[in-house]
Amino acid sequence: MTINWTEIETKWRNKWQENKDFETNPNDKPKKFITVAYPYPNSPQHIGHGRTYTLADVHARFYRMKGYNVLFPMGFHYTGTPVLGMAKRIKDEEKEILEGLRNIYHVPEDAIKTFVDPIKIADYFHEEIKSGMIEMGYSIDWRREFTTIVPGYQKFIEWQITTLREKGRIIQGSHPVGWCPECKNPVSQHDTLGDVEPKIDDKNFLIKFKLDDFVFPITTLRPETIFGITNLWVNPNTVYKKVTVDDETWIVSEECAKKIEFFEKKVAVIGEIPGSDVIGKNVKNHDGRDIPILPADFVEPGMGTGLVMSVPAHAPKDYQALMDLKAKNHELASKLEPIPIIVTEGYGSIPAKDIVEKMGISDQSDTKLEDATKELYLKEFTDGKLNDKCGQFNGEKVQFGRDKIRSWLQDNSNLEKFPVLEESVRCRCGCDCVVKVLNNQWFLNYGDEEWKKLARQCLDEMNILPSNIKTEFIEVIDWLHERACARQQGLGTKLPWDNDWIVESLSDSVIYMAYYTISRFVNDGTVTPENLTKEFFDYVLIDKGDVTLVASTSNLDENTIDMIKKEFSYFYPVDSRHSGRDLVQNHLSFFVLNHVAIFDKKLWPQEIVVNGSVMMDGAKMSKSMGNIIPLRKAIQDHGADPIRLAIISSAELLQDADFNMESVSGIQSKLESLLEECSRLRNESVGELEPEDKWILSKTQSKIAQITEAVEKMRLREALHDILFTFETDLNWYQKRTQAKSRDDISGILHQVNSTRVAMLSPFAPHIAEEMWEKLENSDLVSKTQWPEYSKEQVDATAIQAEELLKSTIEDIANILKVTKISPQKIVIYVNSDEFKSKVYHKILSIMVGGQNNMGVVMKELIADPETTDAKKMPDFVQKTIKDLHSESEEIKKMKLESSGFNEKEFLANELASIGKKEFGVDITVYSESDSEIYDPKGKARHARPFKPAILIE
RNA sequence: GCGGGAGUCGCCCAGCCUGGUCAAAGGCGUAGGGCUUAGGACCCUAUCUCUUAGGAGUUCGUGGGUUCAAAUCCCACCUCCCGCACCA
Repeated sequence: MTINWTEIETKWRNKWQENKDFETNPNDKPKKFITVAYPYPNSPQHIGHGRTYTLADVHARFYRMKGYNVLFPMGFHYTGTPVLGMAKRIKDEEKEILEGLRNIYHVPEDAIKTFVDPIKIADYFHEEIKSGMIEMGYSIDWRREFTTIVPGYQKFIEWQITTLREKGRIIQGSHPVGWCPECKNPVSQHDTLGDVEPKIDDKNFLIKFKLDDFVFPITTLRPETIFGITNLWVNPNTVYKKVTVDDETWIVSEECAKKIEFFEKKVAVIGEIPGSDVIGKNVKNHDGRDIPILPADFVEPGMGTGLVMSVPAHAPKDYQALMDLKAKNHELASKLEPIPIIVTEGYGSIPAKDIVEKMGISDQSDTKLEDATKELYLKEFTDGKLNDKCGQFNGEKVQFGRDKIRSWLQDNSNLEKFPVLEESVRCRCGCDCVVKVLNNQWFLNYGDEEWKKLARQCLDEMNILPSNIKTEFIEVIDWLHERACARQQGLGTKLPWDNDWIVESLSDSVIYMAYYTISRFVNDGTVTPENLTKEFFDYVLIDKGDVTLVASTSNLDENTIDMIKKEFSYFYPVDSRHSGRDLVQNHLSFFVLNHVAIFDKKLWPQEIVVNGSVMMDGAKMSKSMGNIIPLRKAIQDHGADPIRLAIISSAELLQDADFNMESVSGIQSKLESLLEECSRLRNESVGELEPEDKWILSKTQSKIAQITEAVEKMRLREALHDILFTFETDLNWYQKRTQAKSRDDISGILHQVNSTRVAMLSPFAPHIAEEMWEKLENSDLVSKTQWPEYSKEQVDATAIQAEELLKSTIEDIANILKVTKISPQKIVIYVNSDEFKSKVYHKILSIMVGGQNNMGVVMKELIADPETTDAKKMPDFVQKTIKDLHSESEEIKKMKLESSGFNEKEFLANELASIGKKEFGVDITVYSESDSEIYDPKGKARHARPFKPAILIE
């Protein structure tokens, strides 16, 4: 049967929509509030995006069937900068992006024309993504939809950020960013030529030396070397600038003067001074020592401040420059000697000298100096120790002492940050980027210990799936520090108290789930954005103030306000938050932090579910690889349900899923044959149950238990696998058994089993499950039936172990045939009938179910019991029995223990003949070991053990 | 550097949390058979080594340890992947 997926899926989607099945209002039932990170609409969604939503939808559908009132809403995150960049590039008619839109995303030309407006881009992909979600059958309550730039949402964000500020969670400070001096804007990866990320080295510092009223600042990565400084180097051929910086006057190169303009300082160039003019003068060190200024050609004005400090004992370049001057009998230089401050194994007292001599360097123009510098720096960093010249830092390892010296200098205001770009970056406009220090930046103070403590407490009490990612969350919380929560461009909400700033896009998406309980009323006109005052949110969300006051400030009547408050209280807290693994470090952690900052403990989130990403045929999906499959295209080609199942079955939760089309077609044919089977089965009445009937019904029960547990823990791959395939294994055996007995009365049983199966399939493949349900002639919709409930009463322990005995006996026969390669004429089975053996067997069983497996201990316990004390005469039997039982599951062992009255001979005599004839083509005779008319020419019968009959094949 | 994760029988990949059900699921590949005019698709069987009685041996990155028992727990090592922020 070939399925027309589109037809079937449309049919059922329409039905759900007509019934308003997924529109959720508060009622008497227990609720589940399940949310997923809303999408950023700057491209259509592909299969990878589909994963998180699909998993969450299965979760939602499952709980709905379990009897919960499930709220599963969706919004769209317009906030941020990427669409801005896109719009600009489209305006500039950049070929690459236009071709991408046309050829990969198939956006119509009419739409592309409007894309010079960033909001039009978001609107277009918003609709595109939403259509895809509907086509995937996601059970979303669309009445609550919003985008993050609608007035109501902005009111909510204003309240959120104000509340955080009131609670002291927001602080102000400065922060370096990559900056384009031409566009006067921060640059992110999207804004640079070649999409390089502007990386800022924030560990670069500047040390100040003083000469009268002038400051000679010098940048260095090795602040510890100030203890070994002998002189400064200045390029005699460079003209330096005199620059006022706040209340100091600095001498720096012209290039440096330009850089510091972008720092958070008042900067003005007030004059210049040739390098040659300062040579020979002395500057003051941090400890007041005189440091002479000497000339050096290697000093590059573009590097740092254009001034260099000289540490000849540890810097090969400095050493060589000093030697060169000494060779020319430079007067000042001749008085200077290197000051060693670091002791490193393998080097003498002046390491720079050693390495210069070792490498055969002759003067400062030698290119080998670069290598010498690198080698020595690394060696001293990893192995070096500071010596007694370093005062209080004597004996410290360089790698630890450096940070201490840095903060010591900073405390004494001899040190300032001098952030630089790690690699030079160019803006899309072609201009070279610089580092700009943004002053008065607003930060969320995630570094605060008190706050972290609350977050840890929340994590601790939360259910995190899969549980092993919890450690990662804890690490992230430990590591987080202040994070900028505002930026100067992009779509979003303005900071209420500082309109120059827009709330940054990760910070306006942390507690918005609360807004889903309000957006419904905004969307249907019950309230307007103007009604959403601070007092309103205070009262509804954090139970602050009273309704009369709120009514007066918000212009709403008290009933409406309390209705909304009730709705919020009913649905909050969030019961499950689904998201991709890439959001653990930011969104999900912020989600936790912001909730604990704003809400009472009883409203803290209950669960986080994290899933891995999706690979395409083993490779990462990317536009440049051209292996992106838009979700809607995939639905068109293969049907939504097969895509859903392929996504789920390709990997367990946290693993990266490898998606491929073969698995989709495999699933398609599986579903096709299941549908076909469902069309055939009739709900006929079931007569007297045969052993195999009891068995398959019992097995169905244990499947229910297994699958339910797996879904609850979001091990959906496992659950789906059980529903689709493991069930099949059991059904195959059942089929074999009933065929061997030529039965034609099994349709009712199969109908029962497959109805259970289809019900459990329904959250995974909702459309086709409805179709199957209909074909099975069951009433109502499968999505509205109860999830199958495990019932212990319906498990027949005897039936299960009987069937296991049958299987293992057949397996044994097959095994013997395989090894001996004989073609059987006659098969004889001898069943144990020795009561003492049975007694010992059960005793051993009970000992082993108690957890004991040791032969010695088992034997001791047997002997201790007067009933079984003779077991010591047959250690061989005991040992073999233990071994038999070892290879049985705990479940089976328990069942065997429960049903001790099972008659092996009777069962095998009745059941083995038919299936045995079918399998081996010969008649099988069953004897009891003690039968008087036994046929036992080879004396096999005495080898029979309980559940392990002896076998004779001729 | 800091942090997270992975290494399984030709390949992909499950099992590890909760030790015994593990020579280890499933898929691919390979071999044989069925079906077919043939091929494809599909179905069945086999697929670590040895074995003419249901058995034995050696395997889960490497080396140790704990235990009656280790793919699974602990320690060390080797190799590989990923994230490190103002960006959604």
